[in-house]
Amino acid sequence: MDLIMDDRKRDTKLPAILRAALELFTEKGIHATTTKDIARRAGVSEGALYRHYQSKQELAEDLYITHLSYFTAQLDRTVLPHARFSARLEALVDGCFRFFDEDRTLFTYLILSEHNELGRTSKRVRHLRHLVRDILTDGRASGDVREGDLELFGALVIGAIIRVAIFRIYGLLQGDLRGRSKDVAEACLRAVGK
Amino acid sequence: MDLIMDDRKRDTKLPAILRAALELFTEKGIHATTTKDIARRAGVSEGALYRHYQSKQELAEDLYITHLSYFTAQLDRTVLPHARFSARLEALVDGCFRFFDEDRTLFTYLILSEHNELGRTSKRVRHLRHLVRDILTDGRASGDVREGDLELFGALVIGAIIRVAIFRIYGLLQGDLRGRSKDVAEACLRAVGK
Amino acid sequence: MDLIMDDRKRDTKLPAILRAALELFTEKGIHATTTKDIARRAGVSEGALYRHYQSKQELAEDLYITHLSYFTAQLDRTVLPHARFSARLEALVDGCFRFFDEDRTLFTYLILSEHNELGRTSKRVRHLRHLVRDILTDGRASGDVREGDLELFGALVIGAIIRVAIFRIYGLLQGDLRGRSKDVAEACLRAVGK
Amino acid sequence: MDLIMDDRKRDTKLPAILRAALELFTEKGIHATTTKDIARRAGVSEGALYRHYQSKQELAEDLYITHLSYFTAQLDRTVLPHARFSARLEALVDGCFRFFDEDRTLFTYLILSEHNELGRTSKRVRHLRHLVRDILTDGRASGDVREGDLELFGALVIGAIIRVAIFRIYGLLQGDLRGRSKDVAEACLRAVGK
DNA sequence: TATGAATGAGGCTTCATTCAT
DNA sequence: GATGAATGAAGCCTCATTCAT
Repeated sequence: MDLIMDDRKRDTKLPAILRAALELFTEKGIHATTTKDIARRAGVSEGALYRHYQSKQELAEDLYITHLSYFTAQLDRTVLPHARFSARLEALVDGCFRFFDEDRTLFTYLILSEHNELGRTSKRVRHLRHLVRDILTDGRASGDVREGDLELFGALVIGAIIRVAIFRIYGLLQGDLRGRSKDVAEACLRAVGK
Repeated sequence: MDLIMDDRKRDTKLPAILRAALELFTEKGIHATTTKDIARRAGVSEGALYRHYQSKQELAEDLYITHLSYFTAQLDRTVLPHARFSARLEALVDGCFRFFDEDRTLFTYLILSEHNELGRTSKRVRHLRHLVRDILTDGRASGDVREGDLELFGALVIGAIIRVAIFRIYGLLQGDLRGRSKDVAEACLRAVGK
Repeated sequence: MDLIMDDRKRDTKLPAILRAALELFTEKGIHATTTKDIARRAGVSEGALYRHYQSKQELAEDLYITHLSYFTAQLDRTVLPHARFSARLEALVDGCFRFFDEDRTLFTYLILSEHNELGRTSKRVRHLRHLVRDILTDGRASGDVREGDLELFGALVIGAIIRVAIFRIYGLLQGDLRGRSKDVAEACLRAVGK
Repeated sequence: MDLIMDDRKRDTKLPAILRAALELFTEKGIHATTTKDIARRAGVSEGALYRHYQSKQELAEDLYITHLSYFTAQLDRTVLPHARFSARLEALVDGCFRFFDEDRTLFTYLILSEHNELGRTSKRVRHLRHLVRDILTDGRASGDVREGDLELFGALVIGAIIRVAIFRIYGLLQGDLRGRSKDVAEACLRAVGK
């Protein structure tokens, strides 16, 4: 997947910088990634980073906020049109897994990393978690979700998605994740559905 | 929970160092924690760290390996004596949640942190994941686990445990986790059981 | 003498760093010289050293290898064209003493310091010792060197040159050394010649 | 050769400390040798060093002054009784070389190291150089030394002795040096004698 | 005497950031 | 926009020395 870049993309080395930064932040964490690392991988001078961002931190946060917003918006559009709870659940899992298959690095940065390293700002973006909560709330209203703490159910669903992705990264699972969407969605349905 | 210390603990500032390091590594990550941070919180000089460990990295790895080994051994002893699959599942979840309630920081360091920052060595320790795999394998043999990829089921179970703990840390869930052991274990049973 | 610098010298603080390092290494030894010492004398920040060299050790080795190579090459060109043994001996001594008079610090670093502190690499450079051996071997062939162990004779010749320079540094001898070239060369000739 | 220790030697670990320190100072230089190095090689705790010396520096200086005094006194007693210049020269060279053969490490520490690292105090001890000067002055008086700067001649003689020893250490010469005393003394005689 | 944990200063090196070109 | 040398702060680690035992 191409990283988002509004229109200032032209001529610039920004794309290379963004991709390099994303990869490194994902591989080693933000703190452990140096500006020199980024510059080298992007094939740019160190100074060049500061043409686009005021600091490494800003780069990391912008990368997070911009793409997470984009991803969740897209996921909302994919999932919410479905009427039935089970269909939504499957669309959710499938949306995540397809994204993972397409750009594992970006998915890891946005969803798998816990990001204690990112500032407060980054916590104000709509997250996977919010969509799941919406789905479950609707599901409860429609009688598709069994009795029990909805927040806990949310943890189970998100835990399933995330841990499956992590297992894929560790090589404990193989192949594209999208092939597993149905299985995972079904397991979630068993866990929280009536 | 007291951090483990063989017998060399006497009169030494090692316990203070270990606890300070654990807290900081958990709060900010290994890389973002400075030796000065550790020293200050432990109330010792920076040099004191190096009487006990050769490097910050070694301290982090030793902390991980020693305590994870201890935890998994204890968990094995708690879980495996149970004969039935469902009982094992509940003992597993309960063991994790009790540990979380008792020493959230240590649980976070050992289980919740993904630890890309730890060296290869640290990957050779028996982990939660291995116990879960054993339980599922036995459960399949005894006919208690339904058809489907066992590794995937493992991801679901571990995902549930871990994500519930993370939700607790984020404040999305409240109170002691041990009160939720039954619910979580039941959800897992629904997801993977017959 | 200007320290050698290929062409990257421009606008850089490298020359100042090299001269400061050379002086300090010579005065106090490599180990006893701190990077802060070098930076202060060169009028730069400590970090600046690391733009040009990866470590203090590398700086010391590069300084040694580059300039020793240059000096011995020059000495070869000065000495070897002479046909007669006695003329070569005098050219050798004179070449060394002129170098000493011109840049005592550099001569001291290259020739007088024993440099247990330099790594193996630095031992692979052609040294004064090799030129002396060549001169003596030719002298033996031409019948100008008397019977006796050539290697031992080499030690005598080099010992004379080096110890005279050291006496000059200690103030036991005064004035330019070049005025003593003839006397020293003659003494060497008496010692090893027929 | 046993290191000197007055009478406080008894029971103590001082001998081990002195030998370890001497070896290390000679191998790596005083500055590069750490108190931990010394303690480890001596098989002693670090604190133990301070039972005998107030500082590392004092240990290094004491080692130097005590043994150099002892050595030069002994050399005086060996050399000066000889009446003739040539005999004195040979006794000098032979005394040095025998010492070298017996305890190369100590000889290196006392005579071969330039010791920029030792304080002023250490420069007040009678040194090889002074004995050589005495021999040459007498030789001039007795008409055995030819015309020329006596200090320069001193440099040549000392240069010969020292450089031969250094060549032996570097492996450029082999075997015991005492077998070379006559050759070296003769070369010196040729260089400075009538 | 001896031990070895602890200290405080300082050493080498790295880093995010700036700035002259 | 881009470069890369330079900076100042900080990071990790080592060292000589002290001190309680």
